[in-house]
Amino acid sequence: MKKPLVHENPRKNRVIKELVDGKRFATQLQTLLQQPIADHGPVSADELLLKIWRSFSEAITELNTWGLAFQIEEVDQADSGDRKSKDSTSELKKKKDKQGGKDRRGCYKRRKTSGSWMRESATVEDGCAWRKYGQKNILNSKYPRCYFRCTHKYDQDCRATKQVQIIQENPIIYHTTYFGQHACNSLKITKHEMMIISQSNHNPMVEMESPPFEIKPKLPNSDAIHDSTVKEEDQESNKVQRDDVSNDVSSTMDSNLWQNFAHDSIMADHSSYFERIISSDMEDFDKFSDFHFDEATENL
DNA sequence: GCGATTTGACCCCA
DNA sequence: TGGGGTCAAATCGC
Repeated sequence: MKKPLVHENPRKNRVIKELVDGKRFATQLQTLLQQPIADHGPVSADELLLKIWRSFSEAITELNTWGLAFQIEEVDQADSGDRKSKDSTSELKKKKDKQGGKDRRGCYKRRKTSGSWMRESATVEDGCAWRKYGQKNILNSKYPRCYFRCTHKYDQDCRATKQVQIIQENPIIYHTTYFGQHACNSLKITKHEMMIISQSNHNPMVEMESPPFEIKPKLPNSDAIHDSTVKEEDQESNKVQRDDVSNDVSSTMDSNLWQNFAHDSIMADHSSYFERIISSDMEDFDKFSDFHFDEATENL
């Protein structure tokens, strides 16, 4: 089977470019670190690290989007047969409702871990508008897992979802797993905010931020126990944050989360954080097993 | 009234 | 077979 030329796919070119850039920045960083600090030029190690982060995250995001496109294509093909599938759009939802009275709840294809990426931080806030659609107690886990989908799932056919679970208390750490790529415009972050993020010295692992939702253990009469005052305050404060972010629509970050990753990682543990994300995303490379980087980079 | 959250039901798949 | 992901009716809050 004839291998397609690299130049035929702009998305592939973009991935290659980001990876090549990342490699170049990593080489620069290596050179920089081998020199005495006094000999360091105008570019700092932190800046280079941020650039490396950006390049790899952009590449990962691109691959995720790409992988999702493959998945959608596969599902579409499956739908042409008698395979059951979920419908995301309201149009299809209405169509589904007309098909007999049988309850279709729980009728879905279990997602694969590939195409996902993880984040561990003291905050669950990521600038996106999420809507909680479920919560489950997980076996051998002290805390329940919360399920979120993008608020714009139906109006903009955005398939991004995330799962949030507390993995540690004191300090509280949320483990967030993201699935799919935002197809909506829910994330708005300004360049100014980016500068603040990248230049910030405060540690998010120390700064405790109230979540925009409440992870509560499933207890009998939990409604009676529930402190609504606290929740409302949390919701209000988070509403303000979201409003602040969404007020400026001049700069839309479509391929987004790298800022959060870079921010958290620089403030926390660089290498382990990178490994965590890469370990989940490397599975995507299986889809591109026929991809030859040496051959591709020669064509750049 | 509308959007968000809660929670039991449902079913896929490891 | 049962854990886990999603749906959707009921409920809540503004």
